[in-house]
Amino acid sequence: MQYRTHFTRDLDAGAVGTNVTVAGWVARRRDHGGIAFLDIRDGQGIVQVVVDPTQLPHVDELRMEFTVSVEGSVELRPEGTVNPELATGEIEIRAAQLDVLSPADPLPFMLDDRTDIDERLRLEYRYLDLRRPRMADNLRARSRATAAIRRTLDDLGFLEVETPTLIRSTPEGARDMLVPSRLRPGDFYALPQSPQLFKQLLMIAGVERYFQIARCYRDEDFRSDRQVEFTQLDLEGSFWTAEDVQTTIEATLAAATRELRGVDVPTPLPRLTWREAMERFGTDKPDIRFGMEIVDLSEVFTSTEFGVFANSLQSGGTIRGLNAGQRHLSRAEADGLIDRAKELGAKGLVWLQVEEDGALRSPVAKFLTATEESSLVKALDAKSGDLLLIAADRWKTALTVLGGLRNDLGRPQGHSDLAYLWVVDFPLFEEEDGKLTFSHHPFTAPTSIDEMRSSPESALSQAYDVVLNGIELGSGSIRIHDPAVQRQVFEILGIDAETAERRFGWFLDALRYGTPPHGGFAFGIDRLVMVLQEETSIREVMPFPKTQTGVDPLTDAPAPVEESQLAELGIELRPEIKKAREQADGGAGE
RNA sequence: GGGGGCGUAGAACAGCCUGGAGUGUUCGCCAGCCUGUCAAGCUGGAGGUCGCGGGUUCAAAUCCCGUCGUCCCCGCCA
Repeated sequence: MQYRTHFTRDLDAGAVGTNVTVAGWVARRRDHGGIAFLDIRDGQGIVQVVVDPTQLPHVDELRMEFTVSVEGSVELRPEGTVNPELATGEIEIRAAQLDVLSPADPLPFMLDDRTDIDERLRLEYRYLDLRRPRMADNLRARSRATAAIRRTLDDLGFLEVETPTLIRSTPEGARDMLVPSRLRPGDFYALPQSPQLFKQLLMIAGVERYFQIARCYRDEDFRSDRQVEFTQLDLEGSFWTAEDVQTTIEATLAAATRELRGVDVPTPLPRLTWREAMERFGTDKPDIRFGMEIVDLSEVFTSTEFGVFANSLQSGGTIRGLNAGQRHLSRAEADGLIDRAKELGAKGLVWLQVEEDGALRSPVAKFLTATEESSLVKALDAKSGDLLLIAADRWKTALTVLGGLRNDLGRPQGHSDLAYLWVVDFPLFEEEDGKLTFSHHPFTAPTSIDEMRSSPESALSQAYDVVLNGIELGSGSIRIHDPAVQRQVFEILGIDAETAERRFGWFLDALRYGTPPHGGFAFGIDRLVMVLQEETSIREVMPFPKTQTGVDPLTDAPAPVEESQLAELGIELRPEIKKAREQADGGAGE
């Protein structure tokens, strides 16, 4: 016998009169006694099968998600019974033979998209969850997106190269996932946070144009857009300027967008400098689908009597505001906004409601002069019914707080519109507890080496991020190809020569053998597909994601290993861990 | 590490504020009926450790404390 001659999606009016065999799952059974209908779902779609129970009595044994193979003739549906919702809705298969290939237990949850099932349960039965139309569509979309990206890069002459995933740990940046070595007990590999240094080595190796759809690992806490393991499009080119990198990335983003959305992304994408992004949107990953831009109000309040504002200005801070638009704030909502502002790092938040007569209602209204009020209204272009928010603080804090509130209040739901942009001219270093750390990664080239030497705090880097609808897709840069400059960066970062030699000596050596100027980029495939598929979590576009605590409910990983496995690796659990685990086991009462 | 939401039948929920018998809705499951449905329909039925532990009370799904799980956020994520 033959399980299948056709996929369901290939059946239409043109197939009427032919004999076909389809195979798939019973999505629905509608049994009318004298006639029964089956919706048969395969990897591509659904087709209706009509069964005469007098000829095929075992149709009443069928339940949801049985796998079956059905042979029969394709017929046009009788007039008035066409289903326009279904791609194959014009036709149906009149069953001549019906084979049950495999039965199915009653399902833990329904496989339609009509209710939100608890995510833990979905993950425990992910193999069923992935049968749901939306998830199956997400899987296919992801595959099509990566295929489009591969085609684009292949056409541009890129080489797809795999780099190792058991590598040396570099204790910078995110926490490394570690893998103990059996052959050298006490030593550890790390899983890569990105193929960064290997792709730079490939440039030194003369590969010139490299890409990889690379699995990366960062052992930090989970979010709706963050998993410990995730996938990036990673690429690098030699003899490249920033423009070359950006053009290539734009081509891959446009290809994926066209594939999944059927729309052309206008390129080149808009570019904002980091400073402008911060000043106008209060974040380095602005969502420019809406306005509500931040305004500098320092001028308005230069001689204010209001203590909070005056203090902020005196201590070198700033006063920024935004017009949150037509919005009536209840007492509870006002408290909520203030709490949120504090969560974002503010000491407080000033709100003002523009009343119908133009007067300002606010807890601080009594501290403001008429001149200040009118300047404020003018600066924020405030109209009757508008809600105004003001933060007075250090530059970065004030902007970050307003940027966060702007997103909370104005951000469009979903991702029906797409707004890509570049953020460029990032600072090379940022200050943290009075110490300089790299704001990108330590292999990023400064815009000017002289500037880096003379005033590192304000030096710019040749790094750039690409942002989509306020989500950071990824970042790249022109790299340092001069070992002397690379050493100098380490020095500015407070990594002494000896430490740099120990950690990165092998890389500094490599730079000495004719390194081409080079640069590259990496962006998150999961995040891109999430947005293009209008999902709000990357878990929806990952086949087997983990929960927020890093657990896979399907396989119950992570899990303990045998004592003998640990012994082979020269590893012993710390006594307090061992004790806690034994107590937990005892408490389970097994 | 911190803040918040949620946890009630196989699934999704309501009930909790204001304590009084495991009460209810939709889907699924089981049995029967049914010849044009497509979330088929009709009739009947089964199914519950109200996450877990403790406390308050004559009485707890409901109030309090703790704990576990999960989701969202802050920190963290070069």
